[in-house]
Amino acid sequence: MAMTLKELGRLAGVHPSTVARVLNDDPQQRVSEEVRGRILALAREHGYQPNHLARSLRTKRSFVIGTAIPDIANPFFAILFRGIEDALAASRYSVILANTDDEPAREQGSIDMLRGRQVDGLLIATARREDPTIEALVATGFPFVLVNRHTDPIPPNAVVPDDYAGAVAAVEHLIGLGHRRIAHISGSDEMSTGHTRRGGYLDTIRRHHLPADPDMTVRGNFREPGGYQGMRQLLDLPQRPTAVFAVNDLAAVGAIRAIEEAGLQVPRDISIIGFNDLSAAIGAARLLTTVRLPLHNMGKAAAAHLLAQITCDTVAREPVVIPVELVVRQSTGPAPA
Amino acid sequence: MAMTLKELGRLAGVHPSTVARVLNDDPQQRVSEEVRGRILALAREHGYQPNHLARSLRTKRSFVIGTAIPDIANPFFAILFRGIEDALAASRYSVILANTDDEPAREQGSIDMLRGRQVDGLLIATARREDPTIEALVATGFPFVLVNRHTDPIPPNAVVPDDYAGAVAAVEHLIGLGHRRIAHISGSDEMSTGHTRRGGYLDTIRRHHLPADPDMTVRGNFREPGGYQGMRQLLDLPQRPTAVFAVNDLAAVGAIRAIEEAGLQVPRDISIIGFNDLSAAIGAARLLTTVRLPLHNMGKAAAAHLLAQITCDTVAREPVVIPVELVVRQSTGPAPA
DNA sequence: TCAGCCTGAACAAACGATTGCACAACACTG
DNA sequence: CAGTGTTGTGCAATCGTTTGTTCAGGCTGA
Repeated sequence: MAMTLKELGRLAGVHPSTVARVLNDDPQQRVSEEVRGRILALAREHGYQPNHLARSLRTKRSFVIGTAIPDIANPFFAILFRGIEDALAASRYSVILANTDDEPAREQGSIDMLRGRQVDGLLIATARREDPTIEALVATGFPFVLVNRHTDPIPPNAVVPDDYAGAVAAVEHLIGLGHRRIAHISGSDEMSTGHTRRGGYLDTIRRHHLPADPDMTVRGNFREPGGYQGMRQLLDLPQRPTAVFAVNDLAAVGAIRAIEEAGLQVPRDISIIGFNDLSAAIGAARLLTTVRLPLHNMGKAAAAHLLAQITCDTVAREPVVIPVELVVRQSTGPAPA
Repeated sequence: MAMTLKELGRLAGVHPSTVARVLNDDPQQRVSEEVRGRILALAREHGYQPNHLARSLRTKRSFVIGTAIPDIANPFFAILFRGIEDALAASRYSVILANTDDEPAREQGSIDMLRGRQVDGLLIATARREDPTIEALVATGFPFVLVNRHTDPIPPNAVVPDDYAGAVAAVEHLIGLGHRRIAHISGSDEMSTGHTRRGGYLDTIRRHHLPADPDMTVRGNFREPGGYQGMRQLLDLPQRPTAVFAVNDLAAVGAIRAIEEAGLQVPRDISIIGFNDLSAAIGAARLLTTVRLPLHNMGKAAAAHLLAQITCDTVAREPVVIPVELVVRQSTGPAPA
């Protein structure tokens, strides 16, 4: 059924290696025009497709990249992944995806599985700030790039958002609107995104000499219910905030739900700002003021960073930090009098 | 760096084939406990990972499935894909994904690429009712399963929603609420989902002897802007509908936006029903009455259907139709007087 | 004329794992 | 003790490509 080089050689009356040289346009060695024509015609006629497995085995390059992602059903990662796939496909790479659901054991398992499949490199979106799996991977010298989240301290092979600048911009936006009691619904401190955004929030609060009440930071989990719960806590405070910086859009949407359930209005009573700008993907975020992260581009950049490492056999010199941008919409407004 | 069978054999002082037999628990041939122990220890010590490429080349089974999907950034396909990946991973298969953006040329290209990579089968979510690419694929006898959309007439190797029953249920729900002028914002007639849902709509309208005005069906495109535009057309009609069945949730969300922009209210002035139930993924659909399609399950079922075909080397006997279920929420209500 | 040099193509050895077969050593059985 | 199994292991071919080397002929130029 499947046509092979050997079979093609038999039909053309030449040695398989000659066929290989024709089909690969081998620059070293030349083949007569006559034979070349004959082979090309036969290959076309039989719809010859080279066997990538055999080729990869021989050349030790599979042109496959492995990607570990918490959950492709999460629009954030779906868009990121789309960027990755676009960039890789343009370089004739394919990608194998593994979902880890943020469980470290599955992260380790996925990486082992992908390496067994002889991928040329790994794109990892599951890193924690302390991550034994990734430490072990570093030790092997295998090419990989961390995307979105990084281990601490940030390594050169990382492509991440400018979380700090984004958090600062978000909080300063709120301060500029006259808010003084500004709360933060954080993500997890185990992840660089959550940790760095919280750091940016705290630093900015302090720099502006605003009250840095520990109650003003509540812990969420990057997801909608976390934002909802967090906001409930904040609303229960004796003196509630007039503005909230949520670690991401999903948490912001949850917070808004809690606020509206409490009979309050956004932004009249409380201003909310998110992070990422998933307004295109999650309709509820359509009017959300947020910090836009070009997610698709971040995916492309991560893929490019990895390919550079693989094809130039060079080690990344420094991390790529993706700039972010404040997008003011309707969920933030002046502080109530 | 990478440990091989041969190297392991050298270290253990045995032939590589013996190592293979130990590591594969070869049932045919037996190995002494002593040698077995020595090999297992060495393999563990060196973290031996078999080279899947070599194995696949030899065994002609790659344990990789190829998946062609229009756009993984679309939550519909992301959830579907997650179901696929879950089912395949459980059977130790990996999956390579290709995005086609619904362009036939890329569909063909993706399938060729995936077959070149020697995938064991294909999961195709990009089928059109008339699809030369798929016709050609059928001719090769290569194992594949169509998911979500099918070619006409529906082949046995398809796993699709019960579009017809869903459409009937949606329209009958509206009729039960007293609506008589019921419109439809359709998808594309080139896709089985769009075509079948429209068919169910029309049949139900006729069966209940309601006015089957051609103006009452407008063409959308499965996406939010299509729903918006379609609804605008319907609102411009001399006699506008009191209820609309949208081909999917995204179109329904767009329709609601158009209605609200026109200063009307859902469901007081116009009832809207969608299809799929992406309420978990797209917040704007939280209160939408819709027809629930268990997307994650459909993905799992499709993967299972394909694996059955591959491992039993049997041809599918008949298509799998995934049942759907009406979910009444707040976007539908009694017909205005 | 012949050493030397192209040209075009064949040869063969990988890559790493799998697997049918061969075979030595040993243990039974009658 | 000859004949017949077992048992444990080695051997070698194979999957489909790639690629360094070899080699036969034909051509050049002194």
